[in-house]
Amino acid sequence: MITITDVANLAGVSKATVSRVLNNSGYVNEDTRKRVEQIVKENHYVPSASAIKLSKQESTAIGVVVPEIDNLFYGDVLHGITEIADQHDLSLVFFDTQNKAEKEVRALHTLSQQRVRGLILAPAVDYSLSSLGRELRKQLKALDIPVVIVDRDSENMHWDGVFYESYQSSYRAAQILHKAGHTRLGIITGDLALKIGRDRLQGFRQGVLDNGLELRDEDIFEGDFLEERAYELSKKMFLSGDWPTAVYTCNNRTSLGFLKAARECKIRIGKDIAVIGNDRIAMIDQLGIPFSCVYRDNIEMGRMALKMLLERIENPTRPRNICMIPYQVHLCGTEKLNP
Amino acid sequence: MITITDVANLAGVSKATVSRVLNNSGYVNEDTRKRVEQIVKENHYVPSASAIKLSKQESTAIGVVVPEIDNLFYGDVLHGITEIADQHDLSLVFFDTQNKAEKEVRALHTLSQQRVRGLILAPAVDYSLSSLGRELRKQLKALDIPVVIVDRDSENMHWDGVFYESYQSSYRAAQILHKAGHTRLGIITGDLALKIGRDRLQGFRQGVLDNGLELRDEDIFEGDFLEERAYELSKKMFLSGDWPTAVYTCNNRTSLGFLKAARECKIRIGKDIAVIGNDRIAMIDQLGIPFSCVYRDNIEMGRMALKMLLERIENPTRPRNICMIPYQVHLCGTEKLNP
DNA sequence: TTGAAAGCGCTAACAT
DNA sequence: ATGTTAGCGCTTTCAA
Repeated sequence: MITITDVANLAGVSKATVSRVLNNSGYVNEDTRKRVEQIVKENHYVPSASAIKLSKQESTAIGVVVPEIDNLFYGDVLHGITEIADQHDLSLVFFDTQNKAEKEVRALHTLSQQRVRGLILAPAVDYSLSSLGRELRKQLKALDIPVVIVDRDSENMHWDGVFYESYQSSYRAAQILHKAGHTRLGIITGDLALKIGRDRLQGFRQGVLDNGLELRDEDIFEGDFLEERAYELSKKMFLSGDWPTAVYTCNNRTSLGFLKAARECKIRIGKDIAVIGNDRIAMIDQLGIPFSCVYRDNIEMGRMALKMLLERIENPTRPRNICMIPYQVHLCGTEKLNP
Repeated sequence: MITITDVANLAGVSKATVSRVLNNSGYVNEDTRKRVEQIVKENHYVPSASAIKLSKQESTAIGVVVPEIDNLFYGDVLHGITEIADQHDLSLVFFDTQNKAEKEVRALHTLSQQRVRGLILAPAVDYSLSSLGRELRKQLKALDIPVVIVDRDSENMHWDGVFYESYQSSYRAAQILHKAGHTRLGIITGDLALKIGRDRLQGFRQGVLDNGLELRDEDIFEGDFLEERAYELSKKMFLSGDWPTAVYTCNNRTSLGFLKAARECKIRIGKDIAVIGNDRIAMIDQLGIPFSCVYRDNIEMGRMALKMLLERIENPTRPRNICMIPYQVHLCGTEKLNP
């Protein structure tokens, strides 16, 4: 691998001069510049990022940690992040924690070795509930770099963040169902060990109440944001023979589990039961399933996150900054919400 | 940021000793070790990856370049890669080229600066067709690091690769349709500027022929692997009033476009027309759409890719290694393939 | 306009 | 068992 010294020797100048050419800094004679550039090109010389980082004491990499990249939501977010990273010539060091706190610990540790400029993190666990969560919070604090939390908030966080209006959107979902004439509503919740899960339940519950309805205990199914459990719960619900006329599913995987169970039980969506979800489902429109939802722009979330991180890097002392991505509503024909 | 020198001073030993403790190398007195470890812990000291890389002249990072991370397929692949990376304590430097060759150029350049240990690459363009493709091939060769190509092959590639049995699976798709009693088959192709696109068309065509059928020119719709175009083509097909009894869609996005058009034209899948796709679609099972397909295990593809890369790094001179991920068949009731 | 030299944080050979 | 030293590839004063 060719180094700056090699280039300097080949060009018959000093390393310092080559460095000046490379960085467009300081004075350098036009002829010398040409010569050096020539050598660089001919030999495919590319400076080492490590050496630069070590010497300049600053990095050009950003850490990105997500809980499950094989969820389209995070794919979208990563897309958004990539767009902005590209504009600013930043490289991304990527981690997938697979929803495991221990993996998040390792990821943070590795990132700390890498001396990344900043970090975008979608936590695997709630930072205020489990002891491991609290450990993680400490570790993150110790990292002492700019951080933006995305998607999953916890209580008492002091980092910047980009979140979804979970409470509001869920509230809205209840309202929509009420407007469509439903009186008995149900919910398959997300993981209540995550703030985002609790918010959605609470928002929905409040929405139900504020519309003069009641949310019965037996119509609250406690899920975990995963398809498998949502499927089981839905199946149980259908088999019980007694269910709400409309349910609210708290995320895309939950919606999938619900739809699968409905299909297996020969329950017709939009006829026998109505459903409104949180998050769109990729192909729902193509298939004409009467699936309404409140959702967000995931790619935009990614863009926002990195922009916010860059602002924080720019100005480390500014007050905490939170961005709530507004929800949008996708109604698949109001009539369809009436069983 | 605390450095090894600080730790050494605090512990009252030399940098070398600290280094020995850190790396478990050479002799070091038990007491000294304890003391150093204590200081390290207390001060949250984490060695700089850059400095280590520079000094050891070896990197622990792998580059990953995909064309569109907001396609679940690549999300899955990345998941697989992550699994293995984790086992080997490798970190990933990630790039999304958004299917643009120019972005791929930049990605390769950045990776070259990073001195990554190896590279897993799903190319945005065919490396043997366009001039930019040929440029990229040169650039990749100049990188001179272990490379594994995933998903998209080109002619005359000499790097290791993990691919899908595109030809075979498409051949099989034709066979399945024939067995189900169809006599007039159609195809919405992928991007024929990509080898993978051509392979699928050719495999299907051969399958059609070998089963004693004919693939009419007007039943070949030239798509580009994207939903939009597939939608337009399908719509055109349906509006023409004259179409095959069964079509083969070459990837997941194409399937989506097709299904959307079918729905809009009130065409009943499995009744008015049968469809067999390449790639599964995430929620197709949940919804009970009679959508058969040939598909692959994407996560396994990711795992394989990184394993292969590690083997190549281990043994740089071994002959070129290609792994073809076998296809699997998902039949959604044979009867459903009969319109 | 250019070069010499020190230094970034760490490792590894060589002394002791 | 531990310290000294040189060097990894680059940047950046400071001189010339």
